[in-house]
Amino acid sequence: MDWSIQEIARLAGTTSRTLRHYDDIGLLAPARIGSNGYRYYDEPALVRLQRVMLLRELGLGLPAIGEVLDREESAPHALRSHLEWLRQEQERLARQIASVEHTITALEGGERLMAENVFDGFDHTRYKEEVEQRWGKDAYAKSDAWWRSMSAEQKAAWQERASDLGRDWIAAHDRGIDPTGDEAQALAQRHFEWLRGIPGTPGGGGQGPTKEYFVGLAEMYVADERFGANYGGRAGAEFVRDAMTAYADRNL
Amino acid sequence: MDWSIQEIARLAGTTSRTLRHYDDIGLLAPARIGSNGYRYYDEPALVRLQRVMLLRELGLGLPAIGEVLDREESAPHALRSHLEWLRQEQERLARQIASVEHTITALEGGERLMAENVFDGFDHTRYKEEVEQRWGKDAYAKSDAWWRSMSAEQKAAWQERASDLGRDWIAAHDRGIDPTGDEAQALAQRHFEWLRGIPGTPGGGGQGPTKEYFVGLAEMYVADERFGANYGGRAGAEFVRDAMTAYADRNL
DNA sequence: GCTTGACATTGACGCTGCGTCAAGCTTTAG
DNA sequence: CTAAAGCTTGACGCAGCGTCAATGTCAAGC
Repeated sequence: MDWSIQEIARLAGTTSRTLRHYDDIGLLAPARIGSNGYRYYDEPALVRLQRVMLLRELGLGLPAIGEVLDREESAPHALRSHLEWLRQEQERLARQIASVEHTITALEGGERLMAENVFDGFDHTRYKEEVEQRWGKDAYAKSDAWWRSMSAEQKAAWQERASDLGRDWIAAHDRGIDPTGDEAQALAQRHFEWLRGIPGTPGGGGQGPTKEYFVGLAEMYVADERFGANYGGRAGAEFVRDAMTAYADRNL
Repeated sequence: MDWSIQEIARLAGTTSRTLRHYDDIGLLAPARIGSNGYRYYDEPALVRLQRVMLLRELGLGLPAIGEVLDREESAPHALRSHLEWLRQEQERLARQIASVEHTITALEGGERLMAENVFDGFDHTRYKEEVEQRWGKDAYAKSDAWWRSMSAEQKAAWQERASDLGRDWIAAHDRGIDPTGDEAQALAQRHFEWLRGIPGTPGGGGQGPTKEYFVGLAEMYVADERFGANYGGRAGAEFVRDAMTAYADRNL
């Protein structure tokens, strides 16, 4: 009235390796074990195995299956939270699919896989639309022309200044100083000077960016993680924003 | 002009552990290694890292990313096949979600997680609808009543006959014999006799099932994997079907 | 009684992409 | 000079088995 491991595996549509695994982790023990060490399964074991297989097809993990089978009343609850997880996975996949499609069309349109210069002051490729929308086409065009006019060495020097600034912001944040204190305000001052070097920024080139632009940029560092990444992520960006906003209030 | 491992990790929004991993697998080597063993990265490395991160967000595997970056023209192709895989995953998830929802409502309707008796001749719970649709409500009701009228021992005996038959079919198929040959035909005969014992089958009870029913059942073994599982999966079910069909042609 | 072949056993590694200690050397800031 | 960071190379862990490897058992035929 009982079956060998191969037989029950075939009956349930699985493999003997899987059954040994289930035995190892305590999910499904054989009905008895012969003196030779062989595993033998009876019908209750088969029923349990069928249930395991069913729940596996639904995507449940083995520990979750074990709990469900040992206290059957928990099944709806377990399935519901599993359902939640499945839905989130599906959303994630949907977003990935959209991104991949977008990337493919971009590549076929002749674009590169990513901007060459990671430290573009404004990354003229990636942020083109945002810049145009917020500050006008003219501002973008000026800034772009200015950037293109530089030699590679000049660009490298500029980028180094940008990355130095980023590093110092991160370091300041890590030390836990007050964003409205002297040190942070000195950094905000450097940031202001740095921006002054960019034509096309509202107020740029001459006396430096306007207050509105300066504060708007600070907010963008927080709102857009692509910017924020240069300052150590969200918390770092918030620190930078606070310091810049305080600076603008006092000096612009 | 280059960064330590921590710095570049922060710039790219990842961790130093990940960078060491990428170095280990040859996906992204540091620009140079100091005499102290430290890894230092330069800007080309950063660009490559940014691209890696981008492709990772799209869900590509690391080996695929390596190929894409080393021969950039292959990017659209790689992305397209990746897209295909993403879509399949989404479909799979959709099916799982539907199944989980179905299972939850069934459980809340008071049903058990699965039929107790795995070897029900027709599994009166799982196949109710199919049986009613193909052979009429009357047939199902008769068969069901017959089954319920049996004692547990009688049921067990019946189930054993069913499982014996299944095992013999599987063994015959494994031996690779001809489904139209004598041995397989003898099995088909046994199968016929076995069905004769079930009231409610068209022609059942008396002289045995009709040809139409017998052949239809054989096809169902192939079409429905829940049946086919009793005969060793798809290939086994096809073998059974071939034997049963030949038997029906000759004898019914 | 022996051989053969099918089936059983217990390890143990492999796969994916890192997270997470651990032990020990280096650099940096005070 | 010392303490705090930061770096290095291992190595285990995770999820769920697939896949050898080395070896013991069982049923069947000669």
